[in-house]
Order: sequence, then C-alpha cells, then structure tokens
Amino acid sequence: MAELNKSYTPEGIEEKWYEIWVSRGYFKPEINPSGKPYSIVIPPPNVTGSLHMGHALNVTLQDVLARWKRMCGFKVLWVPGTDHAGIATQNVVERQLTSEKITRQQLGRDAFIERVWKWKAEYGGRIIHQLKSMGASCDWSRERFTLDEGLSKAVKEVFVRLYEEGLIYQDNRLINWCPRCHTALSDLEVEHEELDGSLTHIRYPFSDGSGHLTVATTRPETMLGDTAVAVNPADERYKDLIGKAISLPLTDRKIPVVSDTAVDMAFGTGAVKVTPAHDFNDEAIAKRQNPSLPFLIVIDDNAKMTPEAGPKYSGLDRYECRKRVLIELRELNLIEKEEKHRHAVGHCYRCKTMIEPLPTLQWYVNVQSLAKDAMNVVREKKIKISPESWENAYFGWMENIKDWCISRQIWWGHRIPAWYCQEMQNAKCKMQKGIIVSRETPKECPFCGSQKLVQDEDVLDTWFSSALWPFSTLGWPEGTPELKAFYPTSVLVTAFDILFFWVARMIMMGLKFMGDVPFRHVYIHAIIRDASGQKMSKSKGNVVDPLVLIEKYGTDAFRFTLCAFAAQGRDIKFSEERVEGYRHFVNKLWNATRFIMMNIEPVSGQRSAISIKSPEKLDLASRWILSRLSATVDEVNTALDDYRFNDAANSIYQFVWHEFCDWYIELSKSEIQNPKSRDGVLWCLLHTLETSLRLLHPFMPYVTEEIWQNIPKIGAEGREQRAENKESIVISDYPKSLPVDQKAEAEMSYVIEAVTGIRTIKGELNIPLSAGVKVSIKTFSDEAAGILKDNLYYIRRLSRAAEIEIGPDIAKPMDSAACVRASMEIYIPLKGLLNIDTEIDRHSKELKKVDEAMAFLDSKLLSEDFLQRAPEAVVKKEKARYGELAAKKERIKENIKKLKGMAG
RNA sequence: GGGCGAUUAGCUCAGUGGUAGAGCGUUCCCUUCACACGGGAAAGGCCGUGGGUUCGAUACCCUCAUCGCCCA
Repeated sequence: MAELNKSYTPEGIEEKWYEIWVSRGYFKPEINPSGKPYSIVIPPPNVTGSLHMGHALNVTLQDVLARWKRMCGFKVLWVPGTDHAGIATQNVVERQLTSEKITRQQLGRDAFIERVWKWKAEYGGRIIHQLKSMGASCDWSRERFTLDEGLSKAVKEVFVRLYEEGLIYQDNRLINWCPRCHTALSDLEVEHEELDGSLTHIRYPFSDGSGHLTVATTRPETMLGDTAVAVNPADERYKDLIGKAISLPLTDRKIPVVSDTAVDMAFGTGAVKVTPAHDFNDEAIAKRQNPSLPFLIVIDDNAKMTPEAGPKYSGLDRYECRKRVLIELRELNLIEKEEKHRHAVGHCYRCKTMIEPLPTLQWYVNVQSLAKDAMNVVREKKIKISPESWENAYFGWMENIKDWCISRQIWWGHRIPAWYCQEMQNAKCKMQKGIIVSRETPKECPFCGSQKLVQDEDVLDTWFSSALWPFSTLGWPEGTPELKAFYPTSVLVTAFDILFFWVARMIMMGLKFMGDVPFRHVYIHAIIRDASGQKMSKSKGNVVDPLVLIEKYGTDAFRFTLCAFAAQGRDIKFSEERVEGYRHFVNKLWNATRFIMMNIEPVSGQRSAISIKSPEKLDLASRWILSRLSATVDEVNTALDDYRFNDAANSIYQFVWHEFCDWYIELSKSEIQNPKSRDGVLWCLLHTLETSLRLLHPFMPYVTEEIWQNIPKIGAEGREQRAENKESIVISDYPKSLPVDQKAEAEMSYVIEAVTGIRTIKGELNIPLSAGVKVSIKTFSDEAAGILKDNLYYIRRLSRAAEIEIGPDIAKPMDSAACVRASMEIYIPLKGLLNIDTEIDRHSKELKKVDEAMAFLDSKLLSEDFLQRAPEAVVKKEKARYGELAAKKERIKENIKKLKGMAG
C-alpha cells in the first residue's frame, strides 16, 4: 500500500466507504434467511427535524447493535424512516405561507396538502441524509414514511377495526386545545410548566343580600363562564350555604352554591368557582351534579371571549379580558386580596402556547383493555425493559391511563376514515347518528342509501400511525414475508421521553393486531444534556450540533464518545473534550497500523504476497497479548449482550491503547529485528490488529474499514480467510472468545513489574529514560529470576537499561537507588548522582504508605469478630496481604538504614 | 403534592459488601526511527450529611440537604 499518512484524516474516507457499503447491499438482509433474524425499527424522527445529539446517540447505539449482530452471523434488518409530524410539519409550511401573506384556508385543503408534499420532497430528507453520515447501517431500500400508501392502509385498517369493536368512539367533552395550532391535543402532548401566577380572592355576593362568599382563582376571566360555586359538604364554614343563590358579578346571572366532596377545603378559601366549559376539575364537578350544571362557553377556539361572556368582553383575548375583569372587580370592591401563587400551567408541546380546555367533539380510543394486556407482557417479561427501573414508570403510567384523544383539527395527516350521512333517511341511519366508518370511500350511505356523504374533516394524531410502526413498516396488513421473518423485532432503542407517547402505544397495538409483542427488548438510553446538566434547547442556545462535531473530529471519534458515555440509567453531560480525546484514539490506532505496515513492507515487497503462518511456538509477549485480546473479546461481547455500551467501548480502548500499543508494540520492536522470532511477532502484530479492527468496527465503522482494507489478510483466527469475507469488514466475522493463557499473563507480570520498577526510579529521580543505566534486580524467587532472564531483551528495550543483572542473591550495589516491588527489588547504582536525602525521602514516603495500609489491616486482623465471622477466604487473603506488606516494610527499612549509614 | 434518579479526583464520569478507577486537566522528565493527536513518572479522593444493618459500608436500609427529571 502507499505510505500511510502520519495522522488519520476522515475527510473523503467516510463518504467513500458508505457509498460502497450501500451499493453492495450489505445492509439489506435476504428475506428467506438461513441465519437467525435480528431486526430493529428506527424510532422515526420527525420529518421536519434535523439531527440533534439525541438522534446521534440513538442511531449510534442501534448501529452498534446492528453491525455487531450482522458480524455475528445474524440476518439483520434495520428499518429506517420518518414520521409525518402532523402539527410540526403543518406549522412549518404555514409559516412559509405567512411570509407569502396567504393562509392555508385561502389556499384550500387540497392545494395545501400538495404544498406540504412539495416541502417534504425538498427538505424532508434532510435528517435521513444526516443519519447516513452517522454511518447508520439501515436498509435504505425499505425506508418508510408514516404517510406512505402502505402505512396509510394500515392506519385505516386499525381505525376501522377498533371502531367496529367499539374501542374507538366519538365524544363531546373537554379537551386540551391549542389556540395557536387550532387543534385538540392528547394529555401527553401537554407540557406542564410551573409558573408564577396569582391567586385572586373574589367576593361573590349572595342574591338575597345576606353577604358574600369568597372564592379563590388563578383565572379570574373564566368567572364569566361560572355556573356554580362549589364547597365541600364536610366544610363546617359553608355547610349552611349550600343551595343559596349567588349573583355572579359582571353578569346578570344567578348561580347556585353546590356541594362536591372533591373540593379541597384547605386550598384558597375552600370555596371554588365552577366553570364547567373551561376547566377539567370543574367539568367533573358539573357532571356529578344532578341535574348537571350548564356548560357556558365564554372562550372560543382562538382563546378570545365569546358573546356569551357579555358584550363588554366579547372578542377580547383571554389575557386582555383578565385585566378588564380585575379592573372592574376592583372598582366594585369585590377583590378581597391577591396573593402570589406558583402553579403548573399546561402548554402545547409544539408551540408552547398556553392550553385552553374547551368542550369539543373528538374521537377517542378506549385504551383500558389494551393497556391491561400491554402491562401483562412486561410483567411476564415477554418484553424486557432495561434499565429495569423504567418498568415502574411504565406501570405507573399504564395504570392511570386515560382514553386517548386521537383527532386533530389540522390537514396534514391521515384523514379520519369516517363519513357523515347528510340525510339520515331512516331509523337505522339515525341510530348510527349517520356515522359511516369505512376502509374505502363509501359511494352511498350503507344505512339509508343517501349519496350525500361528507368526510370527517379531522386527521389522526401522528402517534396513532407511529404506534403501528413495527408492523406497518413490514407490510401489514398484508401478510408479507418480511413480517413473517422479522416480527417481533428484536429490540427497540429509544429515549425515555417517548416511553408513553410511543413505546407503550406500540405495545398495545402490536398485541392487538399482531397478537404478539412488537419487540422483545426495550433499551432506554439517556438524554444528552450540556456540560452543566441543562437540557439542550434552541431557545437556551446550548445545543451542540452533531454535524459540527463530525466535521471537527470525524464520525468514528464522535460515535465512540457517545458509546463511552452511554452508561445505563444516567443522563449524559456532554463535553467536547471527550470527543477530542477519542479522536486521539482513532489516530493511535492508525499509527499502530502504520508501524506494522512499515515493518512488513521492506521484507515482503508486495503485501498481497504476505503469508505468515501462525507459528506453533510464540514468545511470551505474543502469548500474553493474545490472551489479553481474548479476554477483551469476551468482555466486549458480554457487555454488548447487556447493552453496556460504555463498558464495551472502554474495554477495547484499554486494550488497544494500553496493552497492545503501550506494551506489545513496544516489546515487538526488539524482536522484529530478530530473524528467528520475526515471523511470529509480525503474525501476532497483524493478527491482533486485525482482530481489534473487527472488534472495533461496530463502534468506529469507517476507520476500521479503511485500515482493514489496507492490511494483508492472514485469516480471522490464524486460518485462511474465507473468500466471501474478504471484501469488507462489514460482513466479516465478529471475534469470538478464545481461552486466556493464564501462565503467559502471570509470567508477563514479572516482566511488567521489572520494567515499571526501573521506570519509576528513573521517573522519580528525573533521570531521562534514554540514559542507559546499569540495573540490578534481586528477585524473591528462582522462578521470577528465570523468567526475567528469559525475557531480558524485552526488559532492556522498555526500560532503556544498558546492562541488567538478575538473580535471587544479588546484593544492593553501593550508591544505588532502590525500588521495592512485590516479587523483586530493583537497584540502580548512581555513583555521585545519588542525592541521599532525596532517596531517603522517597523511601520514607513509601514506608508511610505501607504503614497506613498495615495499620488498617491490623485493626481487622486483631478483631476476634473479624477472624471468626468473616469468610475464611477473606481472612486468608488479608493475612497474606499483611505478610507481603510486612516483608516490604522490612526491605524498605533496610534500604533506609543503609542510606542513613552512607550519609553518616 | 406524588414518584424516580443523582451526589465518588480540579472537570466529565465508571464501579464494587473487604479503605476506590478511567478520560481530560495539573506537575516533572523525554524532539526514542508508528503516533507530541506521542512516551514515561507522579500528585490529587474522611466516595453529600446524620443514623441503622454487618465482623466489615463508598456500596444495603432509613433521615436530611442539594440538584435534576417525570406525573398531578
């Protein structure tokens, strides 16, 4: 290969490989799989969206799983797509229209829809393109959109079937209304925000002139729609007032005092004004009365006062009206007091406008029975939610679930497949209220034959179609091979904020229509916050743009960072320094490759001709690194099995950098010069690199492919490489566990101890590593001496010692610095250079540490309780440790004594 | 108001019933022929507070404090 650059630059490389992967169809599974299926559906991002950190994390984790399983031999299907985001998308296009000074009403429904599709074609693909830049190995040939023809068919089918079973119904009741988006919202789409408001105490005079009753309210303007005042029947203060009439100020109406046990006696004055048409609690009170209280609508769908509010207020905005009402009440001396009050106010999750509860006719799903089944499958572990703590949140929500309002008064979405007969010519039709729900557009009324039919104007909640995503994307309601092969999907990876919006509803719908869970696992990942723990948002200006990070550090470094951060059950505070750190890791890997390649080139000439067979007998360092590699492979596979992405990433990082690069490559430098061991070491270098690349590929797809394509192939586990695996790392085999070589690891630890011991002396005494010094090593066993002698070249190379003598009987040379280790003592003679005081300080410090550790152990070992009650193994271990420390202490003391003798 | 989670090195975070680890940062040494996006050495922590369980608690239980989230 051509000379590798000194550092890795992702530009060009990422695009190149992504195009190749897609064009070769690596991400497309065969539909009649011989291998086991593994399928994921992407949480469809909002079609108006652009990639943010949450998407980046979400897509990275899914891609790690998909690539890992693909390499493990599974037939992996990862279905991508977007949702049509009814309100959000309509808002975007309406803003465009506003700048052209037209409204959607002027444009008309059909033209508007056409306009939205046009917008979608132009801008809607943005996020998909961005997902690709993250390296996502989705099967793009199966990309779906919730308004696709197939998915629309699924939506209609579900609606009709639920209606026929009586699980979808129409009702007129209070709903959350967004006066800006002009639509109903489900309970979940309302965000509650704590706001500083005031609690106004208003005197309501009795009609008979016998005084007044004071009510407290946060929304004085709604008094115009009051139809009662309610008190708790148990409240002694007001008991006798129940049934009295009140002359409602600012109106000419008389309203009764009623009783209701739900009234909180401790809140405010204990008497509440009841506005059934504009407050959920009041609606409930009104409906409990017999006869029920009248609903007086004083606020309209624009949040403006209606004529019912009275001529003075009609047409005023709700906030304007509040001011006017307060002024007038004050003039009438009806305000007793105003106190500061913090309370939660509902806002539209899309546009943040304050919600106005309004009585309207809407479609609902009765979710009680669906929720029960959906809870059971989680309880029975047919669906595993991890981290498990989210199960509680899931159950909590499902137990208190309310019927789901699914109709939206917008145009962009699945139009409700319901028609109204305009004539209702017979009793049957009247009994059905003229409502026709049908999969196909009906030509005439099935009840009375009338041809005057009008379709419901509303569309369905976007989440209604999202709830079908795991099976609608696979072709349902057709019985497709995809559905058969890949449903239920394997895992759903998502953030907790859509656990209820989406996950719970998918479970309900999956069970209802597929008769099986939509996925076997749910992995809930963290929310990404900024470095100070704030949720990222455009309005706070603290967003970090993933695309900027990719541009600066490369996709691989960014993805690796996300994985390393992705500890379970914890939010991520994102810091850019970490990405920079992992870019260094990418570069480290690159340079390790460069080193290996530089050593192969001169000998082999052509890399394709390289053929290093796995040697029978490898040297200690090689056996050691293979053992470490094997342990790492195990750790990574186990961690991924448990969705511990951070543990997996850290294991590889630790291995590649601190074992492979810091130790093995350094050790190999001497042996590569030795003709006898050269082949074995080169084989081991290449093998370890190649295996590490495959291990790393799910995390860092691009750089691993780039390197993998450029190194000679010596076969996965030392065997001839399988032909079909030669073309790309994407479809190569994921490393599997091999036995660890405990003997090699134990022996290597002596070498490491000797090297680090010498380095410590040099480091602490500020002697340049390059200074060739003489070293004497007194080992505490013959075994240690033998192993050190066998590996002398390694020790010399890594410690830069000029000369080393080793043996159990070595005496400490004069004027030498010493380092006491567990199985050896190391001396470096420093004639004239040794500062005796510094050396004594060094040893005293070490002695202090040993003393502290011994004191702690002492307190344990002297305790009868400990000796009797602690497990034998622990006692034995602590005794052994104490013994080691005691020996070490003696040696250090001896060293100090000698030093003092020299000084004296 | 109800529920959940967090609190560990200067910063960002792992972690375990047997006195703690990483990355970044800091200090010192090193321009060694893969890499200064590098190498080596080191400093730095009563593991939020107060109780309890235990031979032993940073870890398990409770109290409190602070912060964050969800639901009402």
